[in-house]
Amino acid sequence: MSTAQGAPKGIAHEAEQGAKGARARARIEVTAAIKDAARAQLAAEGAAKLSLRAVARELGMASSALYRYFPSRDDLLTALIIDAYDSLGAAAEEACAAPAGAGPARRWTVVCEAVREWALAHPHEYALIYGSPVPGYKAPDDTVPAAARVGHVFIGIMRDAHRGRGLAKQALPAGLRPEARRMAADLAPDLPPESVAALVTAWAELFGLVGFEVFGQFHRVVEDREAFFRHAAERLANAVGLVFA
Amino acid sequence: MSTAQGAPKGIAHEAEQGAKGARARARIEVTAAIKDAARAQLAAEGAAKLSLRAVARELGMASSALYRYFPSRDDLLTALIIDAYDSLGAAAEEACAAPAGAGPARRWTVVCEAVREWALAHPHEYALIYGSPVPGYKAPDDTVPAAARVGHVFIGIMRDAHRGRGLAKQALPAGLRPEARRMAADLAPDLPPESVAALVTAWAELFGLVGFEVFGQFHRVVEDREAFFRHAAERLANAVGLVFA
DNA sequence: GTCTATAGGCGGATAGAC
DNA sequence: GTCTATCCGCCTATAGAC
Repeated sequence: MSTAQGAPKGIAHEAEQGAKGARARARIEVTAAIKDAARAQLAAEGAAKLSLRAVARELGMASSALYRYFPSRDDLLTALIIDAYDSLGAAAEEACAAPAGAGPARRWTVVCEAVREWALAHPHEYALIYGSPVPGYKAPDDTVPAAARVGHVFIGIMRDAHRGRGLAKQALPAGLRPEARRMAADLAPDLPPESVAALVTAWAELFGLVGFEVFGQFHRVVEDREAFFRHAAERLANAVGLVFA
Repeated sequence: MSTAQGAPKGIAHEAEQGAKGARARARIEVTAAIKDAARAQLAAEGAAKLSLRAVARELGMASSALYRYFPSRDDLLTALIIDAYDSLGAAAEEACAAPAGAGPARRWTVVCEAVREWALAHPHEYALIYGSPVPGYKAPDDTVPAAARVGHVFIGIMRDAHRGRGLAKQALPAGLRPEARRMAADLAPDLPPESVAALVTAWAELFGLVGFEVFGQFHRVVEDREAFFRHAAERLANAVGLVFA
């Protein structure tokens, strides 16, 4: 970069472009290192105590240097949240695509198991996105698309089943019909409202099962957790109207 | 108290008893005030940042004085956790006893709704007991009996239904049968293992529904949350084999 | 972009006076 | 039981040199 400084404008420009590219690469690498260290801190201290200073310490940097990458603690937190949602979303999408010839019911349980496995492998990131809200932190709208990815996978499965006439009809009390219609209009206009209501219910229930396991509520209650979860996931598939071949 | 010090043994004993009584009362009151202030702090800052100093500040006491009531920050946290479990447990027990002539299925939904209402009324205490674990905090065994109260209410409902022959039989894959037998032996030896397995599943799912609502995951997804939850609770009742009259 | 230095806070826990 | 004083640590964020 010192070579570019004294050079004539045209050459300086080209050199700057090159330098910018290198700088951009370095920036991406440092940003990744910061996030990695932050994730380690997340595991050790929790999101509420995530501190730029501790991250800087671990990286051997001055704490003030981090402010060039993340303007505030909350921005770092937001980046971690988006990464976590994306990581889980990608895991779900991969699991959904994996069983090539499988029908919707089978795909459903495979995705459920992928969600569980991701959560068990990344408990602190799971806590970050599905655990208690971080006090004083308000998630910006940037997180919404990443957060929606898992849900879209399940909607896609339901859609496949519906198109293949493999989606059982659901009963719905009259009082819930307006709400179900509203949800369907927002989430999946091509699906029957009763199925969308059942899907949203199962979605929350799935994360109840996963959360209880990850957060330790099954301690001394459920031992063979894998078998237990598999059965629960199958029951959820039935609950949303998916039928096993 | 100084009067008791110089007095002969018999009288001293009586005076001490009286003084002890007054002191004990004062101690209970101060302890309650500390816990109240701590709960307020829980709401403002979260469990991870619960600090004896801040509590002392709010109470106008020296921070060191609190150590006479709670030997450490974690002991205060434990007291709050036990109180929260007890509060929820009591709410569930009351709800279960309330509908005098009602059958098990109706009781089930009433208790589910009581759990939801308690959680919505005490979101930070809910987060304390069913949210992300507090990093670095290990709950002592003292919390176990309080934590079990809600579950016992549901077990009681299932037992009533079973005795009244109002509990539908459950299917269970062979792979889960040993685990179901183990759970039944631990939790409710008088119930069919398949029903116990279904109950544990529904228990986790119930808290998934409640947690999603309390923690804001239903934001812009579910609007009429009361109707939505009521229907979900009824489906859970059916899922554990309870049938509406 | 990174550093040092700084401002202006916060925390848990203990010692020793009263 | 409550206080003051203290030890030693932590934090966010900014200013200004290089």
